[in-house]
Amino acid sequence: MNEITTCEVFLVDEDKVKSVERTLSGNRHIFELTEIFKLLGDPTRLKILLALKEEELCVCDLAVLLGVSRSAVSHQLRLLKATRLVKLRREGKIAYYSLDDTHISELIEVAMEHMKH
Amino acid sequence: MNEITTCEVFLVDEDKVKSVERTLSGNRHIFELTEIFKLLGDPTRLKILLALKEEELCVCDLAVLLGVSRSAVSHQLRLLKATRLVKLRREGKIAYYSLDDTHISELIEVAMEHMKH
DNA sequence: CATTCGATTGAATGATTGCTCAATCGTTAA
DNA sequence: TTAACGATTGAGCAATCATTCAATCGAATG
Repeated sequence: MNEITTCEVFLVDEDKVKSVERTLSGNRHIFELTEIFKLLGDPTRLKILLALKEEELCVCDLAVLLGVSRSAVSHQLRLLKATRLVKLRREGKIAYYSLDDTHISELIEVAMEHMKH
Repeated sequence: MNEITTCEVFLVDEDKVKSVERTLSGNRHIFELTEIFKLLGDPTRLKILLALKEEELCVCDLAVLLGVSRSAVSHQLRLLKATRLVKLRREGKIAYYSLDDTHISELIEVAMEHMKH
């Protein structure tokens, strides 16, 4: 039977909790997943990713496009590069950025589609 | 021709920027999307959603499950409820929470699947 | 009615975050 | 070698955030 006791120490429904606990602990990807979602959860970064989904662009173009400073863009690109969402191609002084992760592109697309309803 | 001039005022590649600008501005959902991603971008909230994906649970069970205080869970549930990701069913003193958005569930699943590679 | 208990709420706090500013790096051109 | 310029970096700052603590609410129970 499921004990209905004090919440401080025991559980309201032990069976349900045990069951969910198993599936939760089986998921070693939770933390990585939140890191990805966190990156997508900022307008500047999401716009950068959406832009790079269309075209390979340099820092300067991205800055103009988003209406923020080049420094701000560079800082965010550093984060995106660190998690391999974005890659870099240097041509002289100019650094051209592009998407380095097709999954992210699809993920954004799925989310976009879902959010329309 | 695409003018290559000073980045301060002009653009490196005007055509590309104009093109991307159109697709970006056509996307009125960017801000809403970042709000969703922001919610998914926290371990506590993501675990709550994953747990509720399995079972309807009360605040107390969730708190035990995640190893955080009931207050912390309640605060996060308030955010999730405000954006209609989660819904509430009251039974006496106990508040049972469950997912209120099938899209989110699918989205997390897609992300999970993708992140495994 | 008073007590109990799960849930909620608001204030406070410490941590994180996104940006700006200024300095610097690295490459190209004079 | 210098100057110019796109990009990067680190410090600093204001804003946001997640959590805790304490107080309170509301339903059930004695």
